[in-house]
Amino acid sequence: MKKVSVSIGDTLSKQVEEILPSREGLESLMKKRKIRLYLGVDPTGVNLHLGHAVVLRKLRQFQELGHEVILLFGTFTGLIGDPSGRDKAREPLSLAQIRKNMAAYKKQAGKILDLSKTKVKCNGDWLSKLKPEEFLKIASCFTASQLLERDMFQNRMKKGAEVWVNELLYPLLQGYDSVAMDVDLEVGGTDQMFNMLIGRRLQKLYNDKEKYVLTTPLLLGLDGRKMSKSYGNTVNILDSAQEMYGKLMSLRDDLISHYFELCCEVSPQEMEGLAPRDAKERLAKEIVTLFHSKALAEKAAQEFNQVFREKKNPSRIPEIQTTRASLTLTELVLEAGFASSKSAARRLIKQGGIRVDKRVEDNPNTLVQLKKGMVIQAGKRRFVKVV
RNA sequence: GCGUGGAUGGCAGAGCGGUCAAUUGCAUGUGGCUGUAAACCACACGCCUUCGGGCUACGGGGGUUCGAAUCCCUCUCCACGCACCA
Repeated sequence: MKKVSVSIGDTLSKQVEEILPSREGLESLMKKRKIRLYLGVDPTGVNLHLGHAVVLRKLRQFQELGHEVILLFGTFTGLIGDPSGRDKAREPLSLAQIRKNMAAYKKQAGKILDLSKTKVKCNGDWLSKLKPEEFLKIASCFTASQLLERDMFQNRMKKGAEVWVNELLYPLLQGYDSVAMDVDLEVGGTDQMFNMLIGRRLQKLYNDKEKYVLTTPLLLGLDGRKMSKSYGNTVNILDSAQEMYGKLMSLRDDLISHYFELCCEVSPQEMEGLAPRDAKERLAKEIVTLFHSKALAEKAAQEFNQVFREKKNPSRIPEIQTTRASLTLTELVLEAGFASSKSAARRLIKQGGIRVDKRVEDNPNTLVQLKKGMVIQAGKRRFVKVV
C-alpha cells in the first residue's frame, strides 16, 4: 500500500471513538518517544473487510509516524477454542490451520500495513507457558463483579442464559498480552473495549506503566446492519476493483458520510452539496483507489455505468462450456450456476428474471440452441457467456 | 441426582389428530418504481414434474389410528427449578 502522510492530530482524532485514559496523555507520550502498540486478532479464517480496515489503517498511521506496531495473533485462543456463543461450538483449530489463517491474514493486512515494519507475535508463545499460580495471580487483580459487569453478561443473566467461567476468564489472558509485550497502547474496535481495559489494569499492576487504549468506531454494513459475512453486507479487502465499486454504489444513502469518515481520508465537507449518487461515486472511487489504484477505480466506474446505466453487457463475463448443442432453458440456467435446483431455476425463469442475449425468456421448457458468445443474464447483475 | 418444560423450514416463532409443504415476522430472490440507495408495491421462497400431480420433510427410533408436526413409548440433546457444594 502506498505511503500516506499523517499528523499526530489526525491520527488521534479521525476514526477514533475514544482514547483512554486521555488523548492528551497519549499525545505527549508520542511526542516524547517512539511507542509500542498492538492490535490483537484471532487466527480464525477471516476475510478482512472494510470494518477491519478501519483499525488497520489506524495502525498504519502510527507506523507512518515512526512507532512500533505489533500484530498479535491469538494463537492461544485459537488452540483452546473460544467457547463464547455455545451453540456455535467453535472447533479448536489445528496448528496447521492456524498457520494457514495467519498467513492469509497477513496477506490481507499487508494491503494496508507496511509489513516490513510490523512485528508479528503469537500469544500462545507466552500464554501456553503460564503456570496456574501465575494465572491465579492475574485473576486476583479483579473481582468477580468487575468481570461480570459487561453488558453482554448482564443481559444474558437477566435472560437466564448461561455465562461460562472460561468466558469470564478469557479477558484476563488476553489482558496479559499487554504485560508480556510491555506495550504502551492497544488499538481495537469499540467491541474490544472491555478486554483492552483489562490489559490496561494489568500493565499498570505488573509493569507500573500506563497502557493507553484507543478504540475505533465500528463500521456498519452496506445495509446499515452490523457488518457481517452472514448478512452479505461486507466489502472485502480482497474484492476486485469492480466488485468493490459495485458494492459501494449499493450503499444506503444515509451511510455515505459514515463511510466517508471511516474508510477514506476525504473530509466530509467536500461532499456537501453533492447529490447522494455522486457522493457515492466519489466515495467508491476513493476507496477503490485505496485498495487498488486510481486507474482501476476509473475503469470500475466506467464499467459500472456501462452495465447499470446503459444496460449493456459487462466487458468481462464469466464463461461456461457445455458439451451439448441445445438444452432447455431450465438446464441452461442451472448450468450457468444461477440457481441451486431445477425448481429454483424454473421459478427464476417464470418470474422473468432470465434474459438470453438481452431478451426476456420466461418459458422454462424452451429449447435453447447454444451459440458461441451467447449471453445469459439473471437479474440485473449476473451474467454468463457461452463458449 | 430429582422435577418441569422444550426440540418445527436460513433465523425467530405459530400450529397440538385430517382443510399442513406447514400461519406470521425477519432474511433472501425476481419483477415494478429508481440512482444496482432507501422506502414502497407485486410475486416467489423443500425437491422432482409431461404442470395433472408425485416425493421427502416438523430432533432419532418405535407404536396407536383409515389418517400424526400434532397422541403414546423410548433414545439423544437443550433450557429452567430444586438438591449437592461440610
